[in-house]
Amino acid sequence: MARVTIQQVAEAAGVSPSTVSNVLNGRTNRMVPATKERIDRAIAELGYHPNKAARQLRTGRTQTIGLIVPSVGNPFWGAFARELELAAMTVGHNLLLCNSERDAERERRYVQELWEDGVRGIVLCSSLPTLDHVADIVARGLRLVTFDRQAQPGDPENVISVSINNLVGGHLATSHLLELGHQRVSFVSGSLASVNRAGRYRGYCMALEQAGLDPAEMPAWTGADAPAFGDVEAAEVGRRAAHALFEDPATAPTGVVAINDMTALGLCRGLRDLGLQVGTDASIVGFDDIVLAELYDPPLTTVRQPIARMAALALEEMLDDTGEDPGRTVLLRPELVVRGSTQAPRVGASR
Amino acid sequence: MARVTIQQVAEAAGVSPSTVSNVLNGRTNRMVPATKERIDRAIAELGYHPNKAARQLRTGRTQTIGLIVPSVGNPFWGAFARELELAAMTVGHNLLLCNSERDAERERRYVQELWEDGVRGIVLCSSLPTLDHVADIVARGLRLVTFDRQAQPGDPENVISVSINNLVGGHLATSHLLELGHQRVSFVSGSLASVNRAGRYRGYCMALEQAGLDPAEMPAWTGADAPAFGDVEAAEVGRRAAHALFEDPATAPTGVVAINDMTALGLCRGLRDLGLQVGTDASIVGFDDIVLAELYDPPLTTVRQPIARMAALALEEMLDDTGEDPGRTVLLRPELVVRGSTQAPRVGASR
DNA sequence: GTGAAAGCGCTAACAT
DNA sequence: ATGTTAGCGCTTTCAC
Repeated sequence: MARVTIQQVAEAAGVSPSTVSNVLNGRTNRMVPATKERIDRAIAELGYHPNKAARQLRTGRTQTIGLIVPSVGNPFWGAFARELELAAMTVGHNLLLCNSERDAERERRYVQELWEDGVRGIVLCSSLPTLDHVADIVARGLRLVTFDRQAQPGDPENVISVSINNLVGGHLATSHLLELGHQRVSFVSGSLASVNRAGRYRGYCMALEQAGLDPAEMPAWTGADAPAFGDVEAAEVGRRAAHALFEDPATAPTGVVAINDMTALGLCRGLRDLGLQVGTDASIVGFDDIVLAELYDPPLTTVRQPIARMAALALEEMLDDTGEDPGRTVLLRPELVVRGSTQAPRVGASR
Repeated sequence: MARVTIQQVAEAAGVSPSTVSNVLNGRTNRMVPATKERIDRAIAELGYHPNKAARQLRTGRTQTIGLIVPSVGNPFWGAFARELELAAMTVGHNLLLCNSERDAERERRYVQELWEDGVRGIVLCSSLPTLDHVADIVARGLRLVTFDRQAQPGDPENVISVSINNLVGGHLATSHLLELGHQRVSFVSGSLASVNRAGRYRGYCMALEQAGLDPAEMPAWTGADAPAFGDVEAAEVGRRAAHALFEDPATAPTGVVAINDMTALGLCRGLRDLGLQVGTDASIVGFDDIVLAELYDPPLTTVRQPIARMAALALEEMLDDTGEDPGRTVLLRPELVVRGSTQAPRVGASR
């Protein structure tokens, strides 16, 4: 129980604490090898481990980074959290996990608290359209990387963003359906009031326009009337959308672009409730490529986010101390993964 | 950027740091109200927040707890992490997240590191049969709660366990199949070398025996020859099992108990690869009741773990300072959720 | 009812 | 090449 201190190590090795400290911090260049060896031995024998609180108090630095996600219960965020923690571990950093539950006030409180804890930086997976709620903390020096939220006008200047190119992603998903021959499509999302969602939707509209179709005639289903859904409940959004859109065969689309895989899976489930077959009766495209997309029956066509790469990148950008390109945004290119949930529409199904 | 200290607050309020500290720590009983008010105002005006590192160095206490899961990428662990973080937040605690990837050495390193960081305690979701690798740290005073791992002979005395009753769960799943009329069943898992898995398997065997069946004739499929799978890849275990078990219709079971939902979903996928229909051609029972179980097609019959309750309990037990019942185990009762993936076997399908 | 003083364990000038 | 020293910001006896 009694923790061994640097002082005890110093005594055991017959040196001063500062020399031990030098060893601990790699300042070992002009040190007599025998001394270093004695110290190393003492450290090992006593089972000494530096006290991080003391170190942090003294240096003002930590090896801890904060991660704020909407909800780790969502497989996409779970996978991201895992990759980020893995990457952080390899460079000796810890991860403090926070679930914002898509609540601005919680998000703000977490950012504040992590900042007070002295974290090295924060990876914020925010769904919010502005960063006003954390701007003052960023101004005070917080190192912030936003994930899946391209930098916006009005954002603090030195916030780094790592994201997929949602515009391209939305376009990819939509033109895939159009190329299969779908003429009546829809875009299903919860609220569109988040940067990434808006981006995907713009990609959808752009693809329609390029095909000579009018987005106004195939608007997004945002479940505006529905209560606000949590993240894990994204699937419920999809299920409701399925009922709303497909109840009337006369107006039902033949293909749907879903805002993410959970929603897509909910859509599939809703279609099944209605006795419709995914793939043959209606095509569904997801977004993210979570593990379950491939497992589903039928396997889900989706826009893949290279999650491991993005996590590594987010960390790298956060830890980058060159001071170059403050406020930069890195957008990765998404990739369409075609599986069984999308097929050509039935003959006669499109008008 | 320049942090405001207790000293500055004291000066602003015209008192000494110790008095401010007293206010901070609620020792305000015999204090003149006017003083407290002046201090409160100073704190608010300066935007003061205590430095946690300094506080921790002084007191030796933290508000941080460690969580070690096999992988938050797995929806079950993601959901658990979320619930634990939510519960922790409500009592003012933070969560440090670690992924062991089911690796004993990593697990040990994490426990060690969290201990050195001075965490309040650790919730360990370990798959390992013994706790030998962390016993010395527990002996030095670490407050450890193991989750989903009932206390075992040889465990350190003061380790608290919170878990589902896996024996009952495995029995529940199996007798459900038997009651439907299945006579040829199987148990699909990765390695059984973990406490929870062994428990579920014993429940399976017990149910068989009670039905007059011989477990030796319907052994577990553990994919012993397969490479070790990570947690997210649990589905792959299921898929392989499907191919191995169902390739030959003459020996194929009519019902399968899967070690968890991810594996069950993989099984479903594998059956589909073989052109078999889940539910009608073969019944599958999962374990956990992750969100996707209900979304799947067909929806998965499964043994539900009351995750939110268990997370709250794990935290409560960890924070409990009455010193009563050291080394206690709390086992919650699982609940069978019957859905479409289990049906009576086809007539003639069972022999 | 409030303040003075000591020190938690560590690091980094600076001195030798 | 190593040691001395002075805190980092906070809490907590112990005086007054």
